[in-house]
Amino acid sequence: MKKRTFTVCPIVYALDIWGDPWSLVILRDVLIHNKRYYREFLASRENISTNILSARLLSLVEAGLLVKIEGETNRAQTMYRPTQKALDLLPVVFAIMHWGLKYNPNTDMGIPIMQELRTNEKGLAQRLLQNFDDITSE
Amino acid sequence: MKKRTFTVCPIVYALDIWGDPWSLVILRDVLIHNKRYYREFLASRENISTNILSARLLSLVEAGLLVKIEGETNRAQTMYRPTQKALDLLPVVFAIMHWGLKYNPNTDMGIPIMQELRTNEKGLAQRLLQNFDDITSE
DNA sequence: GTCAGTGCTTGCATTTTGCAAGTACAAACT
DNA sequence: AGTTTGTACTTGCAAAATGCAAGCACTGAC
Repeated sequence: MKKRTFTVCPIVYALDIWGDPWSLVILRDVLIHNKRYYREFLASRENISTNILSARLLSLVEAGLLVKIEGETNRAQTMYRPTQKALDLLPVVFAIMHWGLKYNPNTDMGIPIMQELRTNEKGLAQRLLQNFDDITSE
Repeated sequence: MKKRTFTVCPIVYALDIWGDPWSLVILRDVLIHNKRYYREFLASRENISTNILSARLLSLVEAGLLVKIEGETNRAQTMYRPTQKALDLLPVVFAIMHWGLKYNPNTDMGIPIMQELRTNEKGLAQRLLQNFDDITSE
């Protein structure tokens, strides 16, 4: 889909920003697993390749979902952190997880968050958002 | 992303099924706007091209989200209807719409459902699901 | 019998993805 | 001091997906 800067549909707007097959994986890692470094995203089970990772990180920064925080001397300190716009995707991520939990027979219920999503979604959301107190307070 | 038949992550499972830029547009039309005919999907504002539409419809049928109901004599009677698996995506679609509503300044609030999504989401869901009583009752 | 409408398929240029390799730089080791 | 290791990328290229235009087979209407 070629990007439309103007769409009257909220769904198409959303898809234009993170509707490719990789952006949500990165956002999952940021929001749920509190990842922040390039090397951490690379280490995910999904084996994203380096060129796609850097392209997606750039487009998410441009879309205002992530902020790139560069280290003073060392590139290894560069971090990617979510904006409020990304934090507001948490309900979307949760809804998708509920659906996937219902229909994916291979879901690893050993992943920490899975049980809690079902039993205590609100508490889970609160705890995850605490990782970003600096963002939400500003 | 090449399809993984085995993924332990519910989000990746979901993305493998409808994580391309078009499937959710079709599902939006089915679930929200109660569309069912090829010509109706083609008529959407997003101008999906015919080859992509038929490819997506096929993959959604294969994934068990849609059912293709062919007419007896006339192809123009062919319908695509959602399964329960697709109906269960309604919360995902709603969550995405909430997010898009918040951040897309060009959202057309004249689209019937938009107001109601904010003021009476539960009632809206119930009403939309009534379009599929035949599916949910079986 | 022609014609418009419908549900597709086909061809082909353009774009995106996937994989492997390479580069530049900082810190750690020898 | 010099080499190795780790990290954050970029580059090159083949393969796949998308976008657009055209064509095709069939049906019902005029």
